[in-house]
Amino acid sequence: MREKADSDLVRRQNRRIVLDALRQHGPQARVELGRRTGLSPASITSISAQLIDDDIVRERHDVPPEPEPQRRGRPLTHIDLNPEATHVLAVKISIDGIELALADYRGLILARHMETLATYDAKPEGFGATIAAVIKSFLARHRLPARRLSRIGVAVQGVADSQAGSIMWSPAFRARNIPVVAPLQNLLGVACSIANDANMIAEGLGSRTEGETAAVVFMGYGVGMGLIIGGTVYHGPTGAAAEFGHMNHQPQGALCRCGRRGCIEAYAADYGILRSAEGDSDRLPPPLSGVPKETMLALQEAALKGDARAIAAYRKAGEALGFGLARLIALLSPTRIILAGPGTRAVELIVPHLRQAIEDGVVDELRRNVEIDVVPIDTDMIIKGTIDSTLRALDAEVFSAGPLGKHHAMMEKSA
Amino acid sequence: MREKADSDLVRRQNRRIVLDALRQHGPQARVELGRRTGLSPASITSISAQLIDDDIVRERHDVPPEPEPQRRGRPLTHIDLNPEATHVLAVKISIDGIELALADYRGLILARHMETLATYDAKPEGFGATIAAVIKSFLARHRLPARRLSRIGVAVQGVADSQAGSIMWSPAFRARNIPVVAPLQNLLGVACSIANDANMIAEGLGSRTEGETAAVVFMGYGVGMGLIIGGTVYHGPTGAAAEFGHMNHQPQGALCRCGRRGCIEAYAADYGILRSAEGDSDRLPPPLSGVPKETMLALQEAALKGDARAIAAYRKAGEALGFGLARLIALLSPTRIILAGPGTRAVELIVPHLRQAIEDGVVDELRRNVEIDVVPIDTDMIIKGTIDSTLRALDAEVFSAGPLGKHHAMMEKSA
DNA sequence: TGTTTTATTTCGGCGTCCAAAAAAATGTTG
DNA sequence: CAACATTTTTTTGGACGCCGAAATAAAACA
Repeated sequence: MREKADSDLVRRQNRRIVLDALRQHGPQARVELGRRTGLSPASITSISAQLIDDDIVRERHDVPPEPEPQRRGRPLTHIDLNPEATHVLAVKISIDGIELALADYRGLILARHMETLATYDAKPEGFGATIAAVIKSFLARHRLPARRLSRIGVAVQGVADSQAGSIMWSPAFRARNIPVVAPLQNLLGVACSIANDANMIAEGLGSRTEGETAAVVFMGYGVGMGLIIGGTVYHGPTGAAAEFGHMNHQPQGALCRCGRRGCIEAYAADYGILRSAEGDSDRLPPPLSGVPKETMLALQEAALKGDARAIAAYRKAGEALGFGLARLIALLSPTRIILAGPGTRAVELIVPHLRQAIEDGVVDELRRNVEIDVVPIDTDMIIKGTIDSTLRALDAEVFSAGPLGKHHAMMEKSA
Repeated sequence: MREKADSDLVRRQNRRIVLDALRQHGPQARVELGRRTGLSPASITSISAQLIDDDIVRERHDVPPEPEPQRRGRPLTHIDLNPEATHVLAVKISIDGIELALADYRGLILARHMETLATYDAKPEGFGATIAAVIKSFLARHRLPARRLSRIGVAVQGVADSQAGSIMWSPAFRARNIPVVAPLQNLLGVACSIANDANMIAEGLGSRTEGETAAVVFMGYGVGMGLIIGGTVYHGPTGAAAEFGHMNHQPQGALCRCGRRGCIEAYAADYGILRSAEGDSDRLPPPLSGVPKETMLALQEAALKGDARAIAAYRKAGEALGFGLARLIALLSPTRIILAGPGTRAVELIVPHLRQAIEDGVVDELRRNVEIDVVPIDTDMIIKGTIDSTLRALDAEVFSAGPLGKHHAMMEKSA
C-alpha cells in the first residue's frame, strides 16, 4: 500500500524536489527553482530558508555574470548545495585492486587513492577489515574524521547482494558470500551500501534517463549490465539483478568464469574473445586475472589486418551480445541500449554482428524503437556513478527529512 | 522530476489509499480503515464523508454478523464501494472471437457475452467499428446507456501498443497496426485502453504481489507473459513489453507464427508442440487457427502412454520455456514465476525439463530465490484482470481527484 | 437505570501551501 | 539625482487537510 500523505510527506517531498533541482542544474536563483519545481515563490523562500538553516544549502554571491550583462530589477541571489554539508566515499573493488574516491556534498571529488590488493585468495571473514584499514589510512592521510563522512558506497565487479550487504560472487575472489557492509559499518561507524559496478554506471547516467527504460552494457574484463526501468536503476529484489553477462546464450556452450556453460560473457568478455581467437577449446578454463590491455589491442589490430580467427572471435562476441540483447528487448522493450567500457574499443568489429543478431532475434515492431549508442570509454564512470547514487540516497533519506527529523528543531522552537 | 506536493496531492493520495483498502478488503468499518491505512479516525471520518457525498462509497447496514457474536460498545458501521458508482466493460479479443463482460464498480460481473468473429481477414479500418457495434447491441440488450460506462478495457492476444491504442501484431489478424482505442472512443464516447492479454492476467493478481517482482507465463494457443516489476505490471514504454513468447530461444530455430525463427512460442505453444510431436519439419508454417483442445488432450495421453515423439515434443517445450526463464532470471531475478493457462494441463510432462533447463542456465545464487508456481487453469483470468485493472485506473485517475476535480464543488461552496 | 465500552464525530491547533501585497535592490529617465 | 520602472525576494493572511483530544453515539452489562 502506498504511503499515507500528511504535511510531513509534503515537506519531505518538496525539500527533495528542491535538492534534486539544485543537484541537477547547479547554483540557481530562487525564481528559477520556482519555475523548475512548480512551487510558488513563497514556498521556495520558505523551503530554502530551512535548508540554509540546516546547513545543507547556502547562498552564493560569486556566480559568474550572466550572458546578458545586466538586466533591470533586483538582482538574482543564487543558492547552491553546501559542499561542506557532508562527505561521501566511493569504493570500487575489482580484479585489479581497490579504488577510493572522497567527494563533497556537491559530488566534487576531493581525493582519490588506488591500491592493488591480492583479493583472489582473501578470506571472507577478514576482507571487510582489510578494506576498513585501507579506508582508515586514506581518511587519516586527508585529515578527515570518519564522522564527517555520512555514507560509503561500494561498487563491486560481480554479483552483489545489496540486501545482505555482501559480495555473492565475483571473479576477483575465490570465496563466495563475502560480507562487506556489516564490517565497514561496525569498524568505521558509517552507513554503507554495496552494489554491482555496472549498476553504478547506470546510476551515473542518472538524470539523463528521465522515465526511460534503458540498458547499459559494460564490456571489458567481463560483461555487466545496468538496467534502468522507468527512469530508476533496477536492482532487483536482493540487489543482484541485470546479470546480463551470465545470461545464457547457448545451452551447453562455452565455459564461463562463473563455472557454468554458455554465458554471454564466455563469448564476449576479453578472455572469451581471446580464447576463441587463439583457437583454444571453449572448454578451456578462463584465466584468473584480467587480460592485459596490450593483448586486446594486438588482437584488435590482427582482426583489422584480416586475421580470420580474430575476426571470427569478434563476430561470435557480437552474436552473443546481440542475441542476448534481442532477448532483453523482447522482455523489456527498452528505448535505448548503451554500450560502454574498454571492450567498445573494438566497436566496429563487434557492432555489425550485434545489430544483425538483434535483427534476427526480435520482431520488427519491437526492435524499431530501440536506439543503440556507444559511449566513449571512461573508466571513471563507475566511481562517478557510485558517488552520484550515494548522494541521491542521502538527499532522499536524510536531508529531505528536515527539522522534524533532527531533534534540534525543538531547541529552536523553544528559543 | 517527482510531482510537487501540496494539499491537493495529500487529498488525492489519501482518498486513493482509502479506496484501495476498500477494494482489496471489502466492506469494513471506519476504525478498521484507520488501522489499515494509518490515517487517524478523524481523517477517515472526513474522507469517507466526502466519498459518500460523491456517491463513490456508501454505508452498509446489512453486513453479516461477526464471528464473535456481539461485542460491547457502539457497533461498527461498515462502508463499502458503491456498486452503482459507475460501470466498466472488459473486452477480450482472441483467435476464437470476442468476449464482453460488464462489471459494476465493485468489480462484480453483471453480464457477459461471447461471439465468434471472423477476425483474420478483418480490414484494419473497419475493425474498430465492428467491435463498437457488438458493444452497442450488448449494452442495448442490457438497457445500459453508454454514459453509465466510464471505461472500456480491451485485452488482446498478441502485441498491443497501448500508447497508440492499437493492435501491433496479433495471430488473430493478418493485418498489422489495427486501431482500436480511437474508434471505440469516437463511436461510443467512452474512455478506452488496450493491453496484452497476459498482462491482464498479471493485473488480476494485483494485490497478491505487493512490491514483488514476478512473471506470469501464459501457455496455450500461444505463449504470453505478464511481468510484475516492483509490485506493478510492467507495460514498457509503448505498452508492448514482456513478449516472452517471441523471445528468441534458438538462433535460426523453428518457424514461429510471427514469421521469425527460433521464438520460444515455436517450441512451446500448442502448435509448436504438436508440430514437433507429429514429426513435421520445424519450418512447417503454423496453422492460422488454434489447435482444438481435443487434439492437445490426445497428444498428452499419447505422451503419458509412452509415445517417444510426443514425450520429446514436451521435453523441447520445457527446454525452450526453461532457458527463456533462465535468461529472464539472470536479467530480473524475480521472486516468483507463475505458470498459467491451458498449456499447464501437461504440467508433469513439461515442468521437469523446464526446471532442468533453469538449473543449467542460471548461476545458483540467482536461481535459489525463485519459486515456481502452477496455477489452476482459469480462462476467466484475462477478463477478471481486465476489469480489475480498469477499475484501479479509474480509482487512481478519477475518483481520487474528488470535489476540486469536479466543478460541482463550487456550487456547494456558494450554496 | 446507570456504567462501561467501543465507534464515530466535532473542535481547535498545526504545518504547508499559495496568492497578493510589501519590501528590496537595482536600472532608467527626465 | 530623485522619481519611476522592473525584477526578485519576503511577508502576510487565508485555505486545506491532517491530527489529538474531547464530545457524542450506540450498544452491552450490571
